[in-house]
Amino acid sequence: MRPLFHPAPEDLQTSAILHALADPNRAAIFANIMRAGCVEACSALSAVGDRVIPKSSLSNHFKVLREAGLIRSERHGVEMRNHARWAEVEARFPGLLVSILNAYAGEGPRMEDGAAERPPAPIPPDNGSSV
Amino acid sequence: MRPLFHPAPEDLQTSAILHALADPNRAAIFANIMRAGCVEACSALSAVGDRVIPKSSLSNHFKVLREAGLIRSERHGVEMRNHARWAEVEARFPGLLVSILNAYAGEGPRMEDGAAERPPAPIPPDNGSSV
DNA sequence: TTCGGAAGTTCCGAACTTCCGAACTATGGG
DNA sequence: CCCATAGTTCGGAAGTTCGGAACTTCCGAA
Repeated sequence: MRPLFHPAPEDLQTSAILHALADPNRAAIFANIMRAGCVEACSALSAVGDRVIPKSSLSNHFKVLREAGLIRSERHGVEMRNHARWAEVEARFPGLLVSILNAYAGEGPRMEDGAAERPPAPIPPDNGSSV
Repeated sequence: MRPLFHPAPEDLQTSAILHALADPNRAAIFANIMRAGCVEACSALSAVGDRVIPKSSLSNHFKVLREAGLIRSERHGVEMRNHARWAEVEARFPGLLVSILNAYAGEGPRMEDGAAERPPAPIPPDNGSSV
């Protein structure tokens, strides 16, 4: 399998980040990873609300998040460990992630009516997800 | 021509806003409207950098921005007057627009290498663009 | 070592979206 | 009325996304 590509912090692009987070499924996945700081296994997130996301779509969602620079994924045995690259993105685009996640959290049960059933996470954890 | 559709403030959706602004051309158009508060004529914005955007594409970009609730368009004679709906969006999603525009402005001459040739507008004008 | 299962990726066709030229529709002026 | 101007709609080509089936990789058990 091709080694995973992660953009350098200075290569982060606003348009890629917005595009990645413009999909409610991906935003929900990312919000989960932010909340947890690190999530093991893509399949841990294979449902948004009550809708099951097929493996291939999930794999693609993770790829989009990864290539936008929002998460860092590393193989750990048979599964994937995904970290939010919160600190790096925040350093380059201050306030961007917080306001986007807040916007989704504050928008009511609309986000594919599933991502708002769990408690909103307005302020992300500041655990050092950088590196 | 069909009367123009504008979503109500409570119908604004984060995903639609992010999708609208994920396109660098549209983001540049929107940044211009924000900077000016109000822009007359779509064709006033028909070039981003040195690239000319065809009329039909422009019309579509304006439609996407309008239907995301980012701008309000009204016919004024033969041309269109476009206002940023800054106050309404800000009221519902505080900080969102500012951090997105800041992200683009701070990203260097990359945004289709044209939108950064003019001075960045980190903080939007607070002229009452609501209504 | 070999088998089997679990986790992800790749492939590829169907469905959807975006782009842009050409034709069309409003609006105002002469 | 006719023309010019400013935008919109149509429609086809090109590109993107979605998801099922098949494939790869890794690990534990026999």
